[in-house]
Amino acid sequence: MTSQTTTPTEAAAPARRAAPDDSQLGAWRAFLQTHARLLHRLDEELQAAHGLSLAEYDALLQLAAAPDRRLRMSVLADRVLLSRSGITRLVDRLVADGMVQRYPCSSDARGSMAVITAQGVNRLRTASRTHLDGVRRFFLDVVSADEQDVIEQALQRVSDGLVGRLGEDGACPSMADA
Amino acid sequence: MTSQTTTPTEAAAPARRAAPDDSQLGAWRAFLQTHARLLHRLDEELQAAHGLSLAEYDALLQLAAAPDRRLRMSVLADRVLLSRSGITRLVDRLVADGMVQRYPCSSDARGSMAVITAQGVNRLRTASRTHLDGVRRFFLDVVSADEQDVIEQALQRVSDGLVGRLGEDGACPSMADA
DNA sequence: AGCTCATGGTTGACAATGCAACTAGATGCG
DNA sequence: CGCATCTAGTTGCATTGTCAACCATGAGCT
Repeated sequence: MTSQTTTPTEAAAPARRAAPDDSQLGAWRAFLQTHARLLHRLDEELQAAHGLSLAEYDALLQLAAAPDRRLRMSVLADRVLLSRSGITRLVDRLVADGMVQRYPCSSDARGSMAVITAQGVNRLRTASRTHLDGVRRFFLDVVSADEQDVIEQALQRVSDGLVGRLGEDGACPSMADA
Repeated sequence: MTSQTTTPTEAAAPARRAAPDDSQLGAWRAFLQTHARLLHRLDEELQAAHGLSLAEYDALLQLAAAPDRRLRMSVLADRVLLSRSGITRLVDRLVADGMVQRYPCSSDARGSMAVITAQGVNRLRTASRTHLDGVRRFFLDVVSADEQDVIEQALQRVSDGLVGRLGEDGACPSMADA
């Protein structure tokens, strides 16, 4: 198990070291499986209780947390990890449900701002009880504070490593934020 | 470490304790974000290099690992965390690509067995180099062995907690495995 | 100004997936 | 045996998301 801290020899060359052994994939498997199951469950609960998908919830959350309760479409897309077209459609749905309004952007006539409505805020608040309760029950209550620290650190490192290496894809423009 | 195996007080009543504070969600956020980014990346690489989605890869893997290199559709669905219709379609694609064959099940005329072909095994083997390499580079190399241990334990506990509580949903039948 | 090119957002075509309805075979009961 | 019911798998339809093509607008250059 603890053996590969070595990481020797090949820095740049993708000269494959031995493929990870089955026994080394425990954490990886747990990661995948847990995510799938947990997200499925949370989505289900949220959907059942409030007719909101996790993506929609997340979008509302981002908007509510943003200064002025509004965000540029592209920034929102960025935050909820959705493509531009994806966010267009998601916002379409939210608008149709009266939870968001779309404004032309004053400073850049190409852009749109998505603004969460009062109704959207309410809906979000109610939904958040369900959602956060789920997160607590299934995740926070089950993972000790120490474990959470480790998880946060380690996974954050993984995540950072990914955005750093934006090279061959360009799919995740992390550009402007304000 | 695990202080809260208790799960006390509210058996039925969702008597919410305080909603998790923003600062308590660090690990949770990292978990979500990292999963999204990493899976996106791995899928992308696998797709680019071998024209396989992660779901397809996973299915091939499950089949290859199964006794006789074959599985009942429903069992396969279970393992790759897909619905029955989802697995039907995924197998359809694999069959169309010659990586899997479908047989009627001898013991139960209703059933089908999905069997991975030699070609499928080859494809899987090649793809696995790319995939495992990605897992190694982005995850295993970045997360220390100790961290991996913690992650595996903690997340596995979360996952177990979920399947245990199959109550109100029934969406994740964890039934037969062998 | 006028051109060219990059950028923000939307739209069309399409892929993947789930749910519900359906079909065919199993299972249990009278 | 014959019927009711359950189960395995597939199919129709709706949903959600992507990519690529497409405006419209901003930005830089001449």
